[in-house]
Amino acid sequence: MDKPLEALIVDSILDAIGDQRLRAGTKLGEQALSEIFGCNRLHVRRALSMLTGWQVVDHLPNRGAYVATPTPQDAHDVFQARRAIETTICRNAVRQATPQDIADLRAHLAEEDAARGHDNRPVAIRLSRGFHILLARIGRNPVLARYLDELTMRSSLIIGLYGTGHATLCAEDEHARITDAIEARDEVQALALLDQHLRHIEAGIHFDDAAPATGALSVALRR
Amino acid sequence: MDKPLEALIVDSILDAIGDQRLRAGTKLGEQALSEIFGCNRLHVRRALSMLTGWQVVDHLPNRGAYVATPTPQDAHDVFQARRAIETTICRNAVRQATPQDIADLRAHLAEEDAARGHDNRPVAIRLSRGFHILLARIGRNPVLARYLDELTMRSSLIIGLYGTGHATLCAEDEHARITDAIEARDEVQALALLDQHLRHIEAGIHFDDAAPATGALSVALRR
DNA sequence: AAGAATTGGATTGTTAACAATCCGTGTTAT
DNA sequence: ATAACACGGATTGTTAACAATCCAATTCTT
Repeated sequence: MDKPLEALIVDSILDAIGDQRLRAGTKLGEQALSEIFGCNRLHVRRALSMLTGWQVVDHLPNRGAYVATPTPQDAHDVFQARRAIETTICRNAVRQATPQDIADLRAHLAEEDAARGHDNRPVAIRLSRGFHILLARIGRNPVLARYLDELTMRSSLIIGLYGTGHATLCAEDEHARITDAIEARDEVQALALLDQHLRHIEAGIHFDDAAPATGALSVALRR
Repeated sequence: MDKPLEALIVDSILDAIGDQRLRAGTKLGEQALSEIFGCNRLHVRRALSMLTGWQVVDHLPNRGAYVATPTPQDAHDVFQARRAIETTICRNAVRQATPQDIADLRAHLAEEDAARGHDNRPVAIRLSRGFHILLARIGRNPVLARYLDELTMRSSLIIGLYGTGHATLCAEDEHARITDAIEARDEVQALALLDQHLRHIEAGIHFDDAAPATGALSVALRR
């Protein structure tokens, strides 16, 4: 149990980014993190290095690490990459989904529904992203799944920065209709709905108002 | 000029992998590398950490770093990911290629031709990979280009491991025909040729004979 | 002689102290 | 009063020594 120390830091920060608790631009001080996680500063340093590999942390020499601030160009590239990758993932899912996979998707949709019903926005955000991750797992291509992990993280940063109000969540009925198409093995329909869905998300961002970073690190990383 | 120290190590090893000078499974000892690059062991350590982020180095705790050895499953996933990503890259290229871009592609094809003419296999391997990288640059999506960098690296490892004889190089006329289609702005044709091309490469690997790692580290990293 | 334990050397992992850089504050000069 | 400058505290980067682990060769036992 001595290995996953820095992996825990990485996962914790990734979760916080994916859930939009950590916003673009917040400073990730080494000392602060080592106190939060009760560990050596070198472990923090390695974790931050891994996170820069994920493209979600920028490392400015002698000035520290900051949660990455995607540019409008980044946003466009990320969403185009998502369409490219999730299309293939979805095709895999249509062809390979087992009854258990479909059941998992239905259960996930129910959770999403419940979170919305309770107006639980933080959980709704997490589950909204989780649908795409679950789809990737069903697609059974770890390489693509890994890239999608990274791209959804960056999407969270983008939406947190440029997203406007109601557009910060995936429309749930779109998730449901994609699930229907997968269950019906309707590949063309599933791919079309997914592409449409991703374009809807992208349409919900506007580069005029970029909300600045704020908030305390320690509370953003509380679980 | 103090920054790119570990970046130099990373690039040097990546180049060696991309050129198939470094084969899957070779050990990357920290001391050996720090002597080769004349630097601190910690810099080597960080470089190796970045390379594991690229999925081209496996890090076994307390046992050191090794050039990754892709499994047959990895091979399938990597090539499927390449088809997904390069399709979008190629579509971008068809739509956005400038006359200068076309000229660059033609110049590259000429280089490839020359290398084959001189039976210069190492250079031919590098250029063969370079065509795909050049295409990605023309596609003007750095996110996808970054992923393709990684995937072509892993492809080099796969082909070095499982590739059979003549199949270890891209067929050059396929590169030329793809270039023709791009110049003619024939999107359908370009995408079809590229997909075909990638399937040809994948068809050239056979999992029966996996050549083991061998050779001295220092000579593989000579530039 | 074959296999299991052991020891030595080499390699990796960690720690703590030290050096360099940056940022904000306060001072001084124009 | 404003702007340039200088200082002090804080943060990041580096170094070197130390501890832990692993691997291979040797020795010991049956």
